[in-house]
Amino acid sequence: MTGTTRQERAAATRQRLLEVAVHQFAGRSYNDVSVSDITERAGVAHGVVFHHFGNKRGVYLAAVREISHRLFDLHLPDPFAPPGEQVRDVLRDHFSRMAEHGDLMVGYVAGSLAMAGDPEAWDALERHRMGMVGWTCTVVGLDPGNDALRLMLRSAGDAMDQLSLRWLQEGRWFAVDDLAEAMVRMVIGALRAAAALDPTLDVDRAVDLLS
Amino acid sequence: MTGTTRQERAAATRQRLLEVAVHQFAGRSYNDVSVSDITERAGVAHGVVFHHFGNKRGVYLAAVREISHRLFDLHLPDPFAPPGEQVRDVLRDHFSRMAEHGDLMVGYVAGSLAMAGDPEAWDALERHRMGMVGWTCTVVGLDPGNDALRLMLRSAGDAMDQLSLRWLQEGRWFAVDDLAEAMVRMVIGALRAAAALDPTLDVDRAVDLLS
Amino acid sequence: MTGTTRQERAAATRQRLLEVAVHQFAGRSYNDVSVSDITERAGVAHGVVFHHFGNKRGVYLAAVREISHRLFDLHLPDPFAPPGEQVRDVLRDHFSRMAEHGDLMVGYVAGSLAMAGDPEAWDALERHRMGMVGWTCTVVGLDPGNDALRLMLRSAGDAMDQLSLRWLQEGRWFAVDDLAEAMVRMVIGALRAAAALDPTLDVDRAVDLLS
Amino acid sequence: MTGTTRQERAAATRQRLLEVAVHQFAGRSYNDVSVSDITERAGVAHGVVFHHFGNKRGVYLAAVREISHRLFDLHLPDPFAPPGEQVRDVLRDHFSRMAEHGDLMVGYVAGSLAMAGDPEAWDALERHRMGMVGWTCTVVGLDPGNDALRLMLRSAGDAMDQLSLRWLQEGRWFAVDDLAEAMVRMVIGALRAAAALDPTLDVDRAVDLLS
DNA sequence: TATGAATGAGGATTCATTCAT
DNA sequence: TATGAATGAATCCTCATTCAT
Repeated sequence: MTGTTRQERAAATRQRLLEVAVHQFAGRSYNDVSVSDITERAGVAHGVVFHHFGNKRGVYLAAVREISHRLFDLHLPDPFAPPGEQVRDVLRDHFSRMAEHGDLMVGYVAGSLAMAGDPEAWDALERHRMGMVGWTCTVVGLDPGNDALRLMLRSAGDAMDQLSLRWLQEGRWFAVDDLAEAMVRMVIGALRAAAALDPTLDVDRAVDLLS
Repeated sequence: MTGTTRQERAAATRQRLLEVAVHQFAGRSYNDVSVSDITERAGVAHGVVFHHFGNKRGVYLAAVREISHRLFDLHLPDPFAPPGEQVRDVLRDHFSRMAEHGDLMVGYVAGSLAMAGDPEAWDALERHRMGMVGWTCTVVGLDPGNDALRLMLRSAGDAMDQLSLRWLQEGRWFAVDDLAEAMVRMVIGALRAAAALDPTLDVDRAVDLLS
Repeated sequence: MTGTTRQERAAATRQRLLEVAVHQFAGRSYNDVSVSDITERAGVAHGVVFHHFGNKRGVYLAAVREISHRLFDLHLPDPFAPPGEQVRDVLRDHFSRMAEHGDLMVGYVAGSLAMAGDPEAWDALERHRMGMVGWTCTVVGLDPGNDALRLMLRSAGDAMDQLSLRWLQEGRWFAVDDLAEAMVRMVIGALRAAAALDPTLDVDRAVDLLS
Repeated sequence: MTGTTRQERAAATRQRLLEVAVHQFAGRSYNDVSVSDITERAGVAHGVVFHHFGNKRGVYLAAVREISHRLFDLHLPDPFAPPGEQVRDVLRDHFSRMAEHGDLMVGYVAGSLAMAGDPEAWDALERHRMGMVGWTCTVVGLDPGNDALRLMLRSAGDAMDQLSLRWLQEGRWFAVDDLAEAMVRMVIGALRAAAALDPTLDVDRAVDLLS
């Protein structure tokens, strides 16, 4: 009983620390967040971070993974819907999630989340984004291994992230559906761009599916 | 003569510091670069930075302005050329400059250049990017004051920046001309996206000018 | 028990720092005492000061308050004794305390204790002195709100402080009782002086009480 | 001609520095005044101080001597006037001078002028004050070598200095003549106090001369 | 598990002083 | 004489990390 209780309490402490860390690291860069910032806000002793996460980098990585999870975990749409609808569904989900977790987006777009020069942090973030690129290729019937395609779609992803942030910061003037539709146009632009880079690439059918 | 020599040497020292600072701040964020990093690499005493720039923020701002200058000073193309050609000219110039100053791009894209929470630093960088947005609108005959248009073109600019960085990091597989052509497609995508956001916006003629 | 021990040791460390700080700041001005001066003499790490007092000003204020406490906490004499005896009692107590804590007097008289331009430090010191002025007025039946009276008695207090210091520095040639008696004469001089400044003031009865 | 001109210009520079130094050191302690504070206000190059005064301590000492001179140079009254009148004359002169050079008094009373731990600075100030003590003894027919007398009169001098400062800071409510008269009462108190310390001392005649 | 006292390296900044011109 | 660039020691402060309790 008491053993279970102790474990539960420990887990709760860890969770509380993680929650605070997520919001701290989302707003400021690695060096600008101190261990004390986290422990004080979590209402625990300074040393607890080192118990649960080993060192500062430990909380940081856990926080980045959590942020990545909350922001970018791929929403899988109905696989039997038409491709254009699936893409729109994913994009709508993205902007909806931004509206919910906008504060977490700041650090990601500002680049400060991967600022510790930390490959693991970068991985945690980038993996999700490249996953979306690959999924998009697949759903519109293009080769996810094509370099030009990946390059341009990834850049379109960056554009979407920055767009999300500006949208949030400037008062969400536009509706989520309209933003998703706008992003479809950007994706089409990216496909055409990829075709400009790689003459062997035929994107006409994919564009048709999205239009 | 002698007086000139002294001033010249002082200016040279300042320039050496600035050059080091430019490369330091381009690669790591404000807090990750120490004053000693700069002075040691420049081979001068610790205090010189404060003599020439007042404080760390001083060198930082000078470095950011210099980086902004080298990366983004708007290349003004032949105003009598057709709009599509002018845009392509500007884009080619951009990628050429990236090839030359790619190392400086890292910090900008990573967001670390404006990471001091410094409005002045942000201004130095953002002013140039928004300038390019406005110029693009004008050259294709659209209203630079339209919100949807500015939002999407600015996002396309972000896409280009990230694209530039990935292009450099992954070995410059593509030719500058092709990248410029690809970006034209992205810009077209951005125009169509803006039209999706704002139904009052007619971008058909602008798209024709770019195609 | 164990918890108590830890707290006790921490308190002991803090006390050791404070004790060193008291003697450092009593002898030299704020800027002339470095944090290292204190920590080295206390045999602790540099950071401990900041742990216990926040910053240098923190130790400084704590030290000034402690000095003020040791030097000037008003000794309250028997309120049923005759006024002249009460005053003499307080004065004797003052000189006795000087004999005990003379080293702390140096900084106070030299003015260096309130030299940080710190209103709080000044308050900690001045409050006690003005308290003694008010008490004196009351005990001899004069209005503690009279400006001329306060001005001259406060000046007499300054004279006493400087007198204390010179007495200590020149070898304590005189007995505490005699010094107290001498100061009574100075106080009488101050009362007469106040009457010279303010013709509405009648100090004859007060002088009688002190003679 | 040019030689003379150069010397004159040098002297003028030195004088300008001294003037600035006087006001800087009068208001803040040694360590709080930087060489740059002085040179910038004087509108000369940083190095000039070291030309004219050798080092910072040099300007400081020159400034203290100048301040001492302006504040305390003994005003010699009519030696044939009655003693009481001579003393009043000197006291009036003191308060008049305070009204004129009050800003210089701040540092002296605060003790910051002698704060460099500098015996020479202390001497420059103390010599004048003790001179006044000796003169007072002489003019009222007492032995300037008597320890108790010197001690108490010197303390009365301190009282006067603090009184001067408070008078200036609180708006000069009282007339110079009244202050002088008040100080005469304090001096009488000091004489009586000295007699309390030293039973061999007879101050009755001196008190009569002052009353 | 949790606490928080203690450590000490590292960083920005100030400033007296030197010296070549 | 005068300049001001350059030096580097000294200072305050922050903070990740350790560890005894």
